[in-house]
Amino acid sequence: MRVEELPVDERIKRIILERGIEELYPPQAEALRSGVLEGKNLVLAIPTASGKTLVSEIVMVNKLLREGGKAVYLVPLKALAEEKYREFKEWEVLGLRVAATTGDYDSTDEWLGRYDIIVATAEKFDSLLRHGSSWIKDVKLVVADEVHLIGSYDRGATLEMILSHMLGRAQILALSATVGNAEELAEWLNAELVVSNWRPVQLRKGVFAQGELFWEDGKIDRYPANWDSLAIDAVKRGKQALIFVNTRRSAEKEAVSLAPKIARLLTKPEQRGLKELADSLESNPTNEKLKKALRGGVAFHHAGLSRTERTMIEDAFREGLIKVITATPTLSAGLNLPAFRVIIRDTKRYSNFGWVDIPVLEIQQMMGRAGRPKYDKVGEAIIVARTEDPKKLMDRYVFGKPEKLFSMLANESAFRGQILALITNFGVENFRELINFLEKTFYFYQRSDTSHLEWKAKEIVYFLIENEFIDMDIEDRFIALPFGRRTSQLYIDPLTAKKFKDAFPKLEKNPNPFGIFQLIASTPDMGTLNARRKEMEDYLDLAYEMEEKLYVNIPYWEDYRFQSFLNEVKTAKILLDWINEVPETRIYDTYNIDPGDLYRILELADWLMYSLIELYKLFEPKKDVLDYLRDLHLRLKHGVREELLELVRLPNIGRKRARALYNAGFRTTEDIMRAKVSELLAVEGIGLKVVEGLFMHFGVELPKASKKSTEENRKRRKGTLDDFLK
DNA sequence: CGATAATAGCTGTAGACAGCATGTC
DNA sequence: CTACAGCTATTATCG
Repeated sequence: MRVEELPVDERIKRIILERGIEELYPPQAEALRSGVLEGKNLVLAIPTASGKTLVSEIVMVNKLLREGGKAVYLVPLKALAEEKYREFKEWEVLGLRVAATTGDYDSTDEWLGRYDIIVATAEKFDSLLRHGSSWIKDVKLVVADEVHLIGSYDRGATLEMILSHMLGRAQILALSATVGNAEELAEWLNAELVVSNWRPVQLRKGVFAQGELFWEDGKIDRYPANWDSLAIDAVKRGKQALIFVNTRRSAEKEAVSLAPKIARLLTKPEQRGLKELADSLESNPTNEKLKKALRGGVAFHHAGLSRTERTMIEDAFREGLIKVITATPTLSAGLNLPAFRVIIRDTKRYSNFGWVDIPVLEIQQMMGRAGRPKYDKVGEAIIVARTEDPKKLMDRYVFGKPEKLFSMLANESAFRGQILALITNFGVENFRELINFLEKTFYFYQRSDTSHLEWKAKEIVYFLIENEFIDMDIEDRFIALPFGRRTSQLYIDPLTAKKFKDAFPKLEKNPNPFGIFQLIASTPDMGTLNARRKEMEDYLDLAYEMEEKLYVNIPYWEDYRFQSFLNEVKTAKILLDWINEVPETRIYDTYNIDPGDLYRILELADWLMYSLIELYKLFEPKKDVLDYLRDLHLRLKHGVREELLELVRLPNIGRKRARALYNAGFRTTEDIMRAKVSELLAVEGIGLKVVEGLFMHFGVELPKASKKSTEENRKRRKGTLDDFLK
């Protein structure tokens, strides 16, 4: 189908033509002919990079231009929200306004009412629904990206509930990877179904075993026995490779060992560029390995890296500077980062049940990464058989069908929060109504026997009543209690809220960081770290040493909670180090964690600390305890000792600057107000901009001369992400 | 007997969403 | 529960 022929607003066609697109891909055309443009629901199950985004853009913009209202675009990752936001921003020339919202920024819900296209993570949208923002009724279309995540154990229930809420209230466009039961999904959503395997870049799949590369069409290529020759070969041909492995350690090892072999193939300018990249990295144990790999044009990519490093690697790979990335599943879903050749080294993964085969769905998503639309005619995806039988791998992953999607609504921890929200935020008045709502879900659609779910729902309702989240009157009507309502809005697991509530009496008597951090670490919302065998004794000693600071009893070693208790102690100790200003590099060394891990637990602890304070406010809080908790929260946020609390409250003053000011003799707000500009500028990390901010904060004008140079400073720095991060 | 090499045994394992109110180095 | 890399403790080997 030609773009000209599209039955949509002329302005849309013009913009698409300006992008240089004149002809739609076959699945795109099929999708747009299915009735979505007339308002029908649609499930679109096609491979990544075959143009799902363009379809959703056309549907969204066309609908908004014709009918007004709002479109919500749901994504599974915060990074993806950013990416989509940037893509959709282009449509603002038509007068539409685009916003992105995740837990990271801009949560003031009413503010979102001014926008037409809203990109959000599923959880964020769920939270917005719970807050009952007035603009929700204007949502005319929901696009759910990567809707197969409905089958994910820990996050599937949320997505399923959102769709159940919106079903019938808004048009639904569900974008999915190829799954075993797309028909079922479409039937549930009362939607048309378009399934296709068409790709803009042809995909060639194969299995590699001991030097022989068996292609799906029966052809065989010969290589050196070691599988890494596949990556080297790709680079020799001027292409890039993406290697998937199943542990962080493997990712790092393979990157470092490939680096010298790839280095020989680099041009001089490339070597210079890579060296520059490596030199720009901050120094820490993980980055040292990364630098080594980078100098050979290779990088590893996993969740232990901090945001900065990850984006740097992604960008440099897209530019072609980095030739090979070795990655854990961080890269398998989500960001669009294709490569000519995808090599899958591992098809097994460690889980709670030991070693399990990675689902076909996931392997096929990894394979789908092969082939760069602008550069390659064909992409190659190769699975490495190291110990496994190559024929088995071929049957399972190359010719096999992906798994069916199963509802994960019955997963207890997710279900608990969802039921609470139905009662406290969505006006469900009694058990009958609760079941009525659940009948709209995929779970009910999929299973003939729903007695298990009903029984589970009943159990959860009892739990909620018993712990005073909700109550029930004599006519068996639910009553939402403030504790329940707040828990639901804070978006924490009711079990977390219960743990907090139970601890308040002890906490009030003996507020202290260690006890509070252990409490936070013990909640199901806090992903803890693992205490290693060798460390166990140390943490147990620490726990006994600090016994009177804890709000729980130390379990005996036979207790099933023993290991998790030590994990909590380890997490608490790290948080304690953080607020005592232990340098980050020492934290990485001491606890054997990566920068990304530290960032993650700090982020979680910050959120839970806030929630703890909010809940405490509901139970006749003591003023001094509340103040104590707020100070501790601030210390956690900034990673500072008590003595820096005052400074850290000032604008643009964080951990490092506060410490520098304090050590330079500026210990209070008053010290700074009295200081001369030049004295402040002499402090490390304090520039004109910061000083200006401080003076503005105090309501004092900066002398003219310095103001001018501040203006110049600003000019030099403009052209960043601008209003997006405002 | 002591130093060094080979081997048996043990350990640990991916990822990432949510609140709120504004400004990290 | 079907793995496997990297490390440590233990045993074998050699002079």
